[in-house]
Amino acid sequence: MSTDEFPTDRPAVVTCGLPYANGDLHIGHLRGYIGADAFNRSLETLGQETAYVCGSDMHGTPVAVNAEQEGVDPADFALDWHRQYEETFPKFNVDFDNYGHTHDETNTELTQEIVRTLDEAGHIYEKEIQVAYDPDADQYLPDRYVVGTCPYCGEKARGDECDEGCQRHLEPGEVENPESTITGNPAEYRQRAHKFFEVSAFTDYLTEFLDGLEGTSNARNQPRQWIEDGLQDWCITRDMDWGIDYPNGADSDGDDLVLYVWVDAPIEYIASTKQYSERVGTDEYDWERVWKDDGDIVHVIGRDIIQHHAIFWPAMLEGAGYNAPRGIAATGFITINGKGLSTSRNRAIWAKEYLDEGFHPDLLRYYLTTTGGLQQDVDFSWEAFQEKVNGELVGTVGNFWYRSLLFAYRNYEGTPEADVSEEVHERIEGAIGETREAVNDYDLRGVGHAATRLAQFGNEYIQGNEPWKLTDEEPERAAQVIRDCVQLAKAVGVLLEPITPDKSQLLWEQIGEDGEVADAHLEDALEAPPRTFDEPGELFEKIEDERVEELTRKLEERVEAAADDEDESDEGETETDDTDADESGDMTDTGDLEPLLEDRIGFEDFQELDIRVGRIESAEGIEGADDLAKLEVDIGFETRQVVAGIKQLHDLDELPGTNCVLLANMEPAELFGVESNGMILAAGEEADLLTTHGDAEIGEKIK
RNA sequence: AGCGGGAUGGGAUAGCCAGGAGAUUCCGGCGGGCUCAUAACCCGCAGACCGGUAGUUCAAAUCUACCUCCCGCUACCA
Repeated sequence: MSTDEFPTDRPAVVTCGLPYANGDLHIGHLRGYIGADAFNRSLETLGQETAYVCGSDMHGTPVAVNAEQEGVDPADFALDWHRQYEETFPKFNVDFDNYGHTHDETNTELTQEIVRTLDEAGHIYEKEIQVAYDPDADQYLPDRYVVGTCPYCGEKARGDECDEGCQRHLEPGEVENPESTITGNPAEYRQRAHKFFEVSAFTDYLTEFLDGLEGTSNARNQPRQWIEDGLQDWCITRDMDWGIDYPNGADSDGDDLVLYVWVDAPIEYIASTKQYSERVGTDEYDWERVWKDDGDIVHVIGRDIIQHHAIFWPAMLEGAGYNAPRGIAATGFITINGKGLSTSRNRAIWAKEYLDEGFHPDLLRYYLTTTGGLQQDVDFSWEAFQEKVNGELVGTVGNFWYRSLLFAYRNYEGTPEADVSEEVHERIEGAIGETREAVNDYDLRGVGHAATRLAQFGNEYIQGNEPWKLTDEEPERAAQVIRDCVQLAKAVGVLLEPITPDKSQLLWEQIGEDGEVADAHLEDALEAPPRTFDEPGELFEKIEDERVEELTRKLEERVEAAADDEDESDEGETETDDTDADESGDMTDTGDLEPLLEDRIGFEDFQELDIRVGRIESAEGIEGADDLAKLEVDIGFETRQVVAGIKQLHDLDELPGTNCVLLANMEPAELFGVESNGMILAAGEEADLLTTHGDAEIGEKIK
């Protein structure tokens, strides 16, 4: 890793996060792939030797589970998606030098080799852990093969994360009351030896690594917290068939342990590079130099997988003797009309949908790369899309291209014979400099802006010089001005190519250039265009208002339809989740109330709640906690210590002596290191404390 | 609560990392020009005490400290 500026004299590789092979691509995915593609093209334009590689992520339990539900082989299931992705990317001008998948031979071999190396270097050890096991199906239950209760919040949780409750990541063996998703039977926990990668041993290395890391600041800063909290070693094996086998050798107890999906997934970056290298020859591009020696490695990822790329991955690379990434650009998320993108609610713009609407890919590329920086969350709405396209691409860039070339064609049948003026030459050089700087700052928006502003200058220039008035009186002067404009048009084309490759190519052809604008370098923006060219056409088309209204309406209807399908979606937030509950209610009062639960329970269920009258004996705040208070509550038989979230809402000094209502047979829990043995009942956000108003005795049961 | 990311003219955004004449670009508003061009393009005007407070400095949107509010992740919503 080195930090001299792009272009360097070393080969580079750009990657983007692997698409997971179990669903349709949407605009959120595209942002990453287009961003990485535009960055890679930018590097090429700078003259950097580089490759852009990626592949489909095929393994893991979600694929296995979904495949099983459909009754197909996981490999076939994943391959279907893989092929679909492979077909989709070119349609957005996302031009991978190689696109593989994690289940192919290259990745399998390389993954096993790397794991073996880590093992031999002593970075992997074996540890016995509790793993859920289904006795009927006679198999272990990794990750999403098991559901149960979250040990932290008590909500229903999946084996690998508490998806409905506290969102916590769960390590194997943590879920309580495990149930098998295969048979629905209760699962049992069994002791089981698994492999662990000692991430913790790389703490110092990673700290230093992050200091030198380029890219977006979130990729550099967020991991520091995890390091400070202390890195946990990482369980890298799973009990299942679908995946890459743990390489035998070190220890073979004949088990079918498979590597955790997050081990082989990033290795696909290397494997895919290797495939590219093997295809074009190592003279052309040497993957080993890139990955093992001194190449410049840049990862473009979503900000949700920073941990894997800034902690686990560099630790693996270092441990296995590979080169460290130079930069990690972690992109923000996409929101739709200001709200979070949600595939289940169908609030998304799908890749296929965008294309079916007949929009040119370059428009979306331009929107996604120049609206906000790489790191920022970007909102998408059809209105904003229209504004950007009509204002910048049609009005500024397209119009300048067309008016310049058309004028040149009509009066000179091409580029007039004159030299480019000093002023224009310098202006183009300035834009080239801005572009180079933007690329080195991982600033795609800056790349786009340098080009757009040059087109803007072009419009000012042609307007200010009014060549249409000069053709008769001062023909030489007119030729001079148009010569400048054609040069500017060409320069804008070259500079904008990373973002609008197809449109730039068309421009390139319109001015009579041969070959590919993609092969042009920044300096070519100053090279004279061919003497003659044909009549130009308009390269960007306006999006009409009616079109936008229609698209917006379609989107809204879709979201509503999805909301109706899902009988109930839990979190309401500020949304108008108007299913049926609030039809009657006016916004004044019922608006904020939680909806009534539909499910009724029997008297027996109620009787299981042992609710008692208690009297608060003492109350004190818990150190470091904002809301929690430690209470001693007398419930007749005994005095209970209870933790309650009421510290800020009550004057603690006044609580002692107050009667309260306590759920006595609540499971004990530890909160903030303090044991809580019961639950005080209170209403709402304000924690309005429930109490008695008659002469109920302490300890009396409430029924 | 911790950690990240934000708070800049009506809306959306840049600048801050490498502090220096009261600040970018786009949309919108108002007025004008032009007609080569996709009713496009060009020019001008109105409009911001750069979230708050206190510091550092000759000088701060830009650095420091504290605070408020928003977003995300993580969490103590027992």
